[in-house]
Amino acid sequence: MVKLSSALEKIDIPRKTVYRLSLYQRCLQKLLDQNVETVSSEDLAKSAGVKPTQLRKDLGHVGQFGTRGLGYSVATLSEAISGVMGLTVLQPVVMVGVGNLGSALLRYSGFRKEGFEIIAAFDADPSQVKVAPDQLGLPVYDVREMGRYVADHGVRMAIIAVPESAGQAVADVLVASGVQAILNFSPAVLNVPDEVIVNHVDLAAELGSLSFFVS
Amino acid sequence: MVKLSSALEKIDIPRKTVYRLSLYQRCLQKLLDQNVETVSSEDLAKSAGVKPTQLRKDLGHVGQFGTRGLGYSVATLSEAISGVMGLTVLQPVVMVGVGNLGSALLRYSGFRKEGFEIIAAFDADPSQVKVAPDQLGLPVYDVREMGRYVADHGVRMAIIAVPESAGQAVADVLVASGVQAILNFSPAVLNVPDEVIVNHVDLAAELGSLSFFVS
DNA sequence: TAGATTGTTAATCGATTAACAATC
DNA sequence: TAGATTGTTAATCGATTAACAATC
Repeated sequence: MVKLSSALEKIDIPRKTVYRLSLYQRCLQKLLDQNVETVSSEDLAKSAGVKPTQLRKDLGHVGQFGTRGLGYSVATLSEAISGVMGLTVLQPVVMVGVGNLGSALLRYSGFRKEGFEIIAAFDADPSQVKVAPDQLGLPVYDVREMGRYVADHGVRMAIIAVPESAGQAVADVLVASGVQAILNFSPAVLNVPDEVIVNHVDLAAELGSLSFFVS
Repeated sequence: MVKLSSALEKIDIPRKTVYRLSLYQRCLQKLLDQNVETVSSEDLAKSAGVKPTQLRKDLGHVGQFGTRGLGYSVATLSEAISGVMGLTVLQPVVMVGVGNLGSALLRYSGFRKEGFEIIAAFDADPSQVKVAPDQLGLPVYDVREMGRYVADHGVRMAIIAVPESAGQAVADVLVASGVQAILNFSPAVLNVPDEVIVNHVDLAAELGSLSFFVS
């Protein structure tokens, strides 16, 4: 019997566990493609780069999906994680900032594979965007239209790839228009209400901190 | 009196502290540009997006730089952090993979500002690279030349932006050639010796994990 | 049944925060 | 001296790991 935490009851799962769940999900997808039917916590953990005991603890936050002595059904576990993560429906996302990084991310196929569709992009100066619209495969609007667009389309997730100076203002508009989760590639520290989640990917700091460990 | 841990004695600082030190360093740089001479832990912490008490704890791992009642000298603290982080010399870095993401990162100015210089790029098929060499400002070599180049030039840091299938093989060559720290943008989980440090930026997982928090 | 592997509790480890004495 | 702010210890919190009973 599979026990699933009800979608209605507010489940709180540690942020790090949530992050790893999406790693597990990707590994399971690969196993599905290879027609593997069953996997043990040991094997799945290894392919995700974690300890088996951590994997089992993580899954414990979500429910019970395994069979003792056998392991996990790849299909069942994958569906369960997708369900909890809200990955069962294609999630619309907007991209803000279409410079170097923004346009590279627009062409990155990994997001779509994960179940996301970037439906529109915004820039402070769309006429300056160097990549042809048909190359990007979506329209680039003036950032002044962003608030309305996001509200009208019920968009709840956004990716920010603007210069530091513009980060906070962009975030303010997104939040005011209903965005609940932001992936922030700008160096700006974003101040948002508690109920809004920000994942900050600080490229310069990631590289900078590596320097400590060399030589 | 400023006390600095000797460069010879092996200091071990938690990885998260090291990461935040590079945030502080960037904030201090901005203060320097504004000719601010002194800053309190409260103000510096706020601009880095952490609690003052955490900032002071982090600095405590490195030495004593403040003046009670007054705060920190921006110049002194900045130099101290640069010293500990090894940011006083321009650090040469190689980029592996010049696709969408790789070429965007090559044009990203944030790395250079932080004290890094990307001195060469490698790709499995340099003839396929879409961006003109003079636009990138550096040569793109065949990946088969990577090992020799890295060893010859004493390169100790690398950025990996290749497809998942190539990630591990690339890492193996880098490590064998003397690379000690890797910033990995490929989805691959890299197996490297303990003395090599990997920062993994998993774009799809960052976005994927946000999905849990919406609606 | 015997072997394998989960689910979960307890123990450990590390990181964050609060509090405050030291001291400019 | 009085006010401010650091440096550091102790308390709290959360996350990881080990261990093992439950059970297929």
